[in-house]
Amino acid sequence: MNNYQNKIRARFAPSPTGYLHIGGARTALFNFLFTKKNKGSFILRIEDTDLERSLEDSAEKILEDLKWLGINWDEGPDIGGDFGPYSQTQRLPLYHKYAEKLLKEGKAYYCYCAPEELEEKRKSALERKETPRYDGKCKNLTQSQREKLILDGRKKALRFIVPEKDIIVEDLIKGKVEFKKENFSDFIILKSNLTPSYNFAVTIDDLSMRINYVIRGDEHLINTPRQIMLYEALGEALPKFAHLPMILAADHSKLSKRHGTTAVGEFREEGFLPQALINYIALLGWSPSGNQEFFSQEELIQGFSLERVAKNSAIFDKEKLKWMNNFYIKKTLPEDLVLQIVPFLKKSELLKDNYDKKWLENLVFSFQENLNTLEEIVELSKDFFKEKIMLTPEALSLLNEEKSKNLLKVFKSLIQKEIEIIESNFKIIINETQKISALKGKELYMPIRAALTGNLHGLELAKVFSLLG
RNA sequence: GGCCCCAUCGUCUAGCGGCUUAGGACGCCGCCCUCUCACGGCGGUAACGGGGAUUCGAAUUCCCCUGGGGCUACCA
Repeated sequence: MNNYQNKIRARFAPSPTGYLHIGGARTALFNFLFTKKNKGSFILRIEDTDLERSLEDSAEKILEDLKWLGINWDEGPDIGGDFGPYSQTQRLPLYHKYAEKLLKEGKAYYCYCAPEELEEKRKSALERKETPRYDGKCKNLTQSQREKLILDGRKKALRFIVPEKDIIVEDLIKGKVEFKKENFSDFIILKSNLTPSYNFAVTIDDLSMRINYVIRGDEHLINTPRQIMLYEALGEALPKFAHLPMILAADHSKLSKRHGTTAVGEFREEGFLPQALINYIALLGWSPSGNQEFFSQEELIQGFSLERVAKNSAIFDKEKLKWMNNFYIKKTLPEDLVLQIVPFLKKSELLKDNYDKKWLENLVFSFQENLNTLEEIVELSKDFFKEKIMLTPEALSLLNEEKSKNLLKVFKSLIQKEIEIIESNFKIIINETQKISALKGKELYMPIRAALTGNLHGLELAKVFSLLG
């Protein structure tokens, strides 16, 4: 086995209840960057204990999205590792082993309370404006009481006995966070269906996988004291904790489906490049020491540190993402870009299977700097796929002017002579047209543009010319 | 309700007691380039939530208020 003791080990542990969203991706990224920066191991673990909520192919999709983003792991469910298995449903015996240990040492007890009964108590506590706490009803049951409950058909769950002391979380990002003992009551570690509760499973997994840095979302800070209690009860050393600020929607609420695109897969479908997405989310909560905006993965790894992670939550701004995406699209080699764009054009049914490769390259190249997303090629270029053009009212009125008609006559006669319709020849023709018609600037170009595209706006005319062929 | 976290331009953020007339980026606006739209270049707009305290000096430290967020399960 490796010398894991002195190596940093951090993990990303998504639950397969949906697709990878932007917040999860950022958590994964920071774990990844942190481990790579420190020559440690990045571990991927699937938290699928809640069978009811786990979705069939969700875990696979998450893995796929992470790979697409270029976030690779050293150990995980698909590639294995020294501390497997890497999904919780396969680790059940392990949880039972530790649960038994706690039970034997008198640090846990069976609880026979019915869920409805507990729910009732919680409600009434809330009504009395008190913090709901388990009352310890089953803590000191006698043997005969226990037997009776079992005979009644009551199911049992295992509760952990919370120690009577305050817990201080030393968070690498938030600093010292103190929790008073009054806030805790004996909590379930093994559910009546014999699966572990979240806090228990996480703790057992993290300690058995020798995770020494737990970097996760802010929403877990509140869980941390319970996990610390478990570590201590089991006599295990604590990992370091770092809680990342959350990513919120523009209305300051938790990012969710109703806020539009939030899943990594959706961004991919809209034509965002993984480099852009990575670069953008890296800057959500983390900031470099200088003014640099664009980072390669290697630069992110080199520059990353938890000290430079912000405490406050960030709001997701798609406009800035688009700007960044545009930058990466412009940086992409044209021939590579064509490959990436073909699926978008095919999906929109503009592009048939037997397309002219040269022409398509020309098209993509012409629009490259205009694209914020790959998908935008569809809207921008659709007219070039059509036989007929639609005239906008402005274009129509311009074409009806006497000047325009004369100009176009000249232009038309010239292009009929010209053999090759390529960009460089456009200049020759336009110069010639200019000489004959004695028009220049707007008066020269606009009527031609209107006649060629039916619109007064668009691509550089020389490019339009070559694309129309 | 209780507990916890957070607070600099609309947004992402720099700032870790004097270097700050608060810096950069997106957005927005203007100018230049230009046949138009973009791209690009240049410039502009815009912020330390409020109140105390500490200090010679506070965006930076402390307290209170306010605001936002999270958690409050036999969900993860």
